[in-house]
Amino acid sequence: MIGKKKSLKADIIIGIGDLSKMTGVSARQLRYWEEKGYIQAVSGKKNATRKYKFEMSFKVQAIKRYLDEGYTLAKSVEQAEKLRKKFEIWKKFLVGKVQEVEITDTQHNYGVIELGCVDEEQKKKIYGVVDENGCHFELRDYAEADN
DNA sequence: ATTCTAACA
DNA sequence: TGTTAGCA
Repeated sequence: MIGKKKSLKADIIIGIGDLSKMTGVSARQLRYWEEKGYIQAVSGKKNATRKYKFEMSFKVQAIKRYLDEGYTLAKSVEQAEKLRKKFEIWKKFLVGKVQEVEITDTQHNYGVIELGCVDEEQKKKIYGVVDENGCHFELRDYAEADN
């Protein structure tokens, strides 16, 4: 195990003041949320100044979003966690199944997403098409060397 | 200057 | 939850 660089994310560390400013959640709330176990600071020494991973700001923002929609704090945390899990599933699907994305219109961000074979025998692939009409699926024949 | 805990008009 | 006070 020499090169164990699983992630290329820089581990940015921020203080409670910065986290508060960038999320709009008060420091009082952040401390309370941590006390309740909803968020966590890195290496939680009991009496040191709190340090948070930058990624925590996304969770805080998500919780605040649901809070602003009228959910209770507990429910907001629940929803934020559910959102995170759904995103993980989306990520797995995208990384696992999307083979290529062809840009068809730079001006309007239209394109075609190659989602792979539906049937190996019939040489058909399914595509996700984004165009002026919105988006839809298409089943197309494909050549062995199409590029 | 900033963050900490604890407590409360 | 905000907002203090008194510390580090």
